[in-house]
Amino acid sequence: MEKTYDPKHIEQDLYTHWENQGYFSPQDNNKASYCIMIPPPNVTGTLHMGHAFQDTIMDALIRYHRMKGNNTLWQPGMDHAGIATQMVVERQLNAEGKNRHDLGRDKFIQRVWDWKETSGGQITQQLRRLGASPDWSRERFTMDDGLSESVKDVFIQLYDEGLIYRGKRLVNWDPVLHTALSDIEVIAEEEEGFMHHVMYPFVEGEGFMEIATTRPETILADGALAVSPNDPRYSAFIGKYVWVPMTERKIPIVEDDYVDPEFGTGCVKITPAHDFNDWEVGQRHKMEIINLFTPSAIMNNNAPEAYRGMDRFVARKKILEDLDAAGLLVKIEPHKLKPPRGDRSGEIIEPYLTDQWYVKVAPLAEPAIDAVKTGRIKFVPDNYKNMYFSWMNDIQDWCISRQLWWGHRIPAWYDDVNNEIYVGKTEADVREKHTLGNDIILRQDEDVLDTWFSSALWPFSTLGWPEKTEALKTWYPTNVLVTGFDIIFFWVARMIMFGLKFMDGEVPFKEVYMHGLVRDGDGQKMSKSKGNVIDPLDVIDGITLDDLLVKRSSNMMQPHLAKKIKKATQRQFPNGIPAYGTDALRFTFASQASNGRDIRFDLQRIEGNRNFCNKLWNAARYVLMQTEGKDVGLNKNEKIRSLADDWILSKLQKTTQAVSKHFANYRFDLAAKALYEFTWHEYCDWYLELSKPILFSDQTRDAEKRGTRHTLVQVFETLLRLLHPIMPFITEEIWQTLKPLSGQTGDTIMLTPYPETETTLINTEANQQLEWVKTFIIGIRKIRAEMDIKPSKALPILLQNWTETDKQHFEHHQIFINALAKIERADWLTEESNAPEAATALVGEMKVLIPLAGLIDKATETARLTKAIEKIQKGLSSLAGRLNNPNFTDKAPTKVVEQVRQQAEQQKVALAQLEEQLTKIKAM
RNA sequence: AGGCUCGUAGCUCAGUUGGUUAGAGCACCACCUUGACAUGGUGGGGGUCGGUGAUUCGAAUUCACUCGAGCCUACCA
Repeated sequence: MEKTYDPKHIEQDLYTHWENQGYFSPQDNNKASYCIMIPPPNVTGTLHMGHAFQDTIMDALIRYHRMKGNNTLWQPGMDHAGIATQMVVERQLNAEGKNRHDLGRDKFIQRVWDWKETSGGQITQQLRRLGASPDWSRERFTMDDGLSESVKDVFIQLYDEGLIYRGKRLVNWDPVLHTALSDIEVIAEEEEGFMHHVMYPFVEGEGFMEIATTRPETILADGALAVSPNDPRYSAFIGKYVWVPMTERKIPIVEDDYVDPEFGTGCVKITPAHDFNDWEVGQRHKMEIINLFTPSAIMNNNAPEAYRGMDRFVARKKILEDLDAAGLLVKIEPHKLKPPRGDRSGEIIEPYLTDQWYVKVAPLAEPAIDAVKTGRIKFVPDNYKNMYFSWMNDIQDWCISRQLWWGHRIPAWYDDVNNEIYVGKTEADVREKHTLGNDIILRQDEDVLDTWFSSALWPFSTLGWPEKTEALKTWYPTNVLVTGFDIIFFWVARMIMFGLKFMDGEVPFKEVYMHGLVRDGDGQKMSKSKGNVIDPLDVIDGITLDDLLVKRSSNMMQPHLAKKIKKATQRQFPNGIPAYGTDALRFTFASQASNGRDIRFDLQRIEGNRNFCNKLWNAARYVLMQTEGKDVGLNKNEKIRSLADDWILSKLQKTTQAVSKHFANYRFDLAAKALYEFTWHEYCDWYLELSKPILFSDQTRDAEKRGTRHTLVQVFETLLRLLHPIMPFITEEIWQTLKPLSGQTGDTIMLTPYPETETTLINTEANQQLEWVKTFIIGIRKIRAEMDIKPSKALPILLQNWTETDKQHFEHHQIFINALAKIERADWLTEESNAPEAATALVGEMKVLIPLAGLIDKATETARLTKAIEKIQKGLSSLAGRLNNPNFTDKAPTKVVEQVRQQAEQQKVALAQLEEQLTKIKAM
């Protein structure tokens, strides 16, 4: 093995080997199954920190259960990302001076498929770099044949049951992408804008009604003015008419509860075709509905001639000028508003009147709510269910049609002559089903379905539904969904609804683990436009500052931010990012994954965990050096275990127990912590050091050496298996080297059983004794450090106030103490004998004395003792305070009182010892 | 407006059903190239747990109020 750990040299080859060997496929159909569906990443997507975090968690769970012996499937795949993918290919066409209409639908779709084959799905390659172990042989794509069939089946069934319908109503319309969007694809964030106050003249008599609006251009399509029914200012005007400014139209003044008399002027213009609320009001009052816009949000022929052909924002300017000129513009005030923007295009969305397909969700939502209420689906952390309920209880119908070409085309045909809609798998099916002769011309709906419609089927469509496949039987319902809370409505809720509907009331997953967001070092959300994203591969492979700057400033959506981004990057990564390797990154993610909290990306934490890898690596080197070519006790030769052996075996069991518990609770942070603590502070800091005197000394017997070598290897090999789900590469690499010494015979650590706790090895006695040894050693080390005594200097020690047990412990374990505390010799003082001037350490009630002669400064020891005494006194006074309080002794459980009493006793003795020593030293 | 989360050492975070003197990693200080590891070893300094109040023998932990940060949902004419 190399002297230092270098992830670059090991990771990629191991991964290729694993994949080629088919280790990622389910192993044994007779075992209990375990299944996770990957949230299908977007086919246009590339790996970001959020994926890396999420995939680390899923892979850890998968590897853990695979090693536990479950018949484990991690189902990979991607979704076709309708809008995003179409945009990518359209951009390419634009660059060639063409658009999709030049190609026509079929050729365009072919072009998208070509793009998908050559450039799509980069992310699956990147996933491999993370060590992810899904069954690639089962990879699915939402647009592949099988999944497309499922989509049709679902659509047809829902239509037949009346749960899918076609309707003309307002939708969120993206005037740039020319498609409808569902509510959750629209983002409303606060922006600076204006409130315009406009007067509408009365048709009869003098005077005006004043309204306030943020969208003056829609005045042209007003259907009424509305006031609150109980507003005394306006009650006299209800039923009267006003002129719509800049038009020849008269509209009534109506009363409606929708109006808040406190807001603005208390009088609202109602524009049914261009506002969702106004639409409702319009329906109630049967108003004229005027649509002003073309699909590109350009004024159409319904607008007065002066405005026709103008973009909506140009028209706004123009109408404001005209209103002003007509003396109808009262004032314009700055106003904060939240314009709805499309999450893909970033354009302001228009409420727009079109024909669309909808899913009637209320009937589907009911059982979906119930599944969570009754605990058949559990959210982790639990509180996310509130979010789920609040949305599900007030769910809106889902607009599923999209005016795109890339996607699942809606399986509906129109007979324009008879104005009929037929839904079926193919045109032929439809004709047969409805006995339509060839003389009837059918036209298929031009639109495609929302990508999330197919994603909602993911947990069962990937397993072969609607066929009743073996895979479905084996892995549905899946065990856990690992995802971010941001798609709880987009995806999680819809999978639950469709799963219950189409899988005979069976939930798609039993648990939903919600992880937090990965933020940058300043706690900012990472986003491409902010230029603060980090490519996980750059953390794995490293990147120079210059390259990082180039990467972050190319392809920017807002070039004016370039300077700011450059500065922030230079501040956060003055030296770029060193190559930390996948295992360090994964371990860091795991150690941050607590209770769904957001995590901050912190290079120093990754560095610490890279060092942890190095520690593990070097421990392996030590183990190898001590065992390679030697008798490691795999034969029948006698083995004697030392105290250290018993102790580390016991600690190992505790660690195994803890890790299992934490995996079960999705507390990867605690699992990682337990493993770190054991590896570094128990195995390396103590056990390896304690093994040295046994292995290096000529005083110890072969059987003892053999016992220690055996423990050394066995514990380490077990540790590797414990760590493997989190750090797959380094553990496999070392494991392969260690395999012959450990007696393991498997081909790979990833298919070797996960360690189980062996309760018989939990050894309280050994633990207590080793604690005694540690206290002894630490006591002497402290004196050395504080007295500036070189570690190389062997010390004579004196023992005072000891018990027979102390003496026995010392005699049995002297070999450890000698080696780790470097003792020259030890003298056991009787009660009568006088000790010389010495520095003191306590082991229980026993005093360990190091004579000062020539080594130690009296003043330093005095100060040291004083400090120790003060510390104990402080603790003691708090303990005594409680014991002297009758309320405490009467009311607290006796167990606690007893504990405190004992504690106080011990402290008193220790205090007495130290005080005695202090008096002595002072007197000398 | 309603709901949720968070506020613990300089930084990033743990803290299980309230119970010893509140922990870890990183950073910091001192010493040490000791035969796995300087990506290391040994020892050390550092916080009273956002604030106020309440419950309790006992509160970082429960409750109320409050300040600050963030998120979600709804409304914003």
